[in-house]
Amino acid sequence: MEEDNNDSKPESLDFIREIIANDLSDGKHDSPVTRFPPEPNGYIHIGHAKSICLNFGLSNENKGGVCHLRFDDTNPVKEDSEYVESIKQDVSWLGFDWGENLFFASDYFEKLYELAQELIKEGKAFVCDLSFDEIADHRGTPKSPGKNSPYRDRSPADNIDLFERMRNGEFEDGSKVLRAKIDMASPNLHLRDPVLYRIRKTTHHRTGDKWCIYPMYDFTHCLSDSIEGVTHSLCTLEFEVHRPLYDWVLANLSVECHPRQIEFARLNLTYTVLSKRKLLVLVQEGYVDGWDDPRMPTVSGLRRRGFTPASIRGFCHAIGVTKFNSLTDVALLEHSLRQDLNETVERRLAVLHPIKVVITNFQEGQIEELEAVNNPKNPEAGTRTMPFSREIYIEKDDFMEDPPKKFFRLGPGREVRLRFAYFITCQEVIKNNVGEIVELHCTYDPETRGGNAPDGRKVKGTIHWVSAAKAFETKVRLYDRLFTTDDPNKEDEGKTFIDHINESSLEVIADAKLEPSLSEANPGESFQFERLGYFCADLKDSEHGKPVFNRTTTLRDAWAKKKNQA
RNA sequence: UGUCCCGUGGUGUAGUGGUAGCACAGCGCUCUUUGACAGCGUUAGCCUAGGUUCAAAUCCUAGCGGGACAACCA
Repeated sequence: MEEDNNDSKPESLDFIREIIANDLSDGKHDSPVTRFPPEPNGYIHIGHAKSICLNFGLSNENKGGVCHLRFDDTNPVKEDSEYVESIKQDVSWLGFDWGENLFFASDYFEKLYELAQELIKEGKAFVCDLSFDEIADHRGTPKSPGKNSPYRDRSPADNIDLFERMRNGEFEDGSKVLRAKIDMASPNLHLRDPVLYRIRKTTHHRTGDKWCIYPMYDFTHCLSDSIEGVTHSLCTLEFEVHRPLYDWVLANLSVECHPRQIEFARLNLTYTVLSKRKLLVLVQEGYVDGWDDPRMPTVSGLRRRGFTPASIRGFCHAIGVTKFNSLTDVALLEHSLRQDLNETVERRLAVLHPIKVVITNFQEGQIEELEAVNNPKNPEAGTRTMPFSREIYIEKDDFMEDPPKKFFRLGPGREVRLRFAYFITCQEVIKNNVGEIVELHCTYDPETRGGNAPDGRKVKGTIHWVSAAKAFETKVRLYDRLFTTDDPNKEDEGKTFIDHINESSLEVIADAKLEPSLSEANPGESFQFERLGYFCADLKDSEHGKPVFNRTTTLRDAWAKKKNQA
């Protein structure tokens, strides 16, 4: 009988962790070496975060494990060091540390060149003069075999010479490539004499003009993994068909380390797109204000929106790792966010859509300081004071002239509690000459200071408020999902993702009324505006003493649901 | 008319021949100085058909469905 019977059962491992655990217990490896291998050609997004959490998570949770950050920078026409900096920032913001293990595939170019020569000498690679179109033509189709290149049988000596002259810049872009000699009849297209090197007379962001030939992904990636001693090379499902080539390259070269490639499903999220191409369209065509627009699923966008690293890590843990295509409900991400913010963030009061309330029996010009709790989840967060005055703002939605029975807020003759303040009763509704409500006249009960009635009477509703005299006015942006459909990638009836863009994904409130302490918020600082949602002082547009707030997400709202049901 | 991968509640997942579990979402209730949080309850699932077995989500076969693959991209 085990004595640990009150232990909760061990958390089950996903299939990748299971493979690694087995490799460790079998003694195949002492500790795992993984890598996150972005191409520096764009900003990383929540889908990359899944991969980052997997790869770095694996190194963190195994003794002696390491995870490399390696840039797959083999295509100079698309890449830029601007992207390497942003990716480094994002990975470390997410909470991961690559230590000394920062690498670039471009650092291996010389070694890769030597290995290519080795392949040529073995008669396993050749220089091909076919044009781009001819190569495509010779490749065949998934259902029919390809044809051999007429240059396939060049001698190793000729190939060595030609390859060197390619390197020396003697040939024009596109005039020659180096190809592996495998099998033009293979059912796997990637094995039909794949291109290994192409000529690109383009300046590389790191190697400058030193090279004019650049290795392809399939040649570079496996060898970079091997050079770095990676044990498990984790990638997304679309690379599954590349695995035979990954293994072929390593098996046909004199390298001692042969990592195991394992594929998992990439993340898909409802109400957004996660392809670099589509994200780029959103940015370039001005649908958003840049890669870090708070509506973007990029790590920089999420950061500006107010997501926390912990919430993203928690989400990545919750979704798991599998091999089947899925579409994860963004509600899961939001849940992870609220869970984190609810525990950690201080509360404040803010009125977004104000209506003025005059407390007729409160002395004119008087300001009273009331104490408010900063975080009911965390007593150590302490309290603050809020100024209370004769004129205050409350939320438009918190008043109804003709309220239904289930409406707990303010209405003519009704009494509610002002959060941390007093009970007030609505005595009079003031309208302008077109019949719009402009002001409410209420009376307060001085006995209820702090929010409790000595006579024990209860009120059903508590609403938030801000002193009109002392309000801090600033810009608040309310963000909503970027697309109106849960799967904007689905191209039904000739529609593209652009046709599903949510026209009202951004509402700007120019002068919201916030409690005064909020004027001191630091950029990046998050708060819960009670009863409204979580808000974050914008990293870019905030000025000292005048932060601009972004709504990160709303609170769950049972009343809104009830209202919609009716 | 190819090859490969994959099918568990609405969604994301667990299960490794022996009671289908968790989370999110939904619904209902309780609590509440946030209609939040929290707590409780509840709806709902093994793609189909055969086979092996005392016993199948799990093993086998076939079908059906989804996905990937024909950049000198990664």
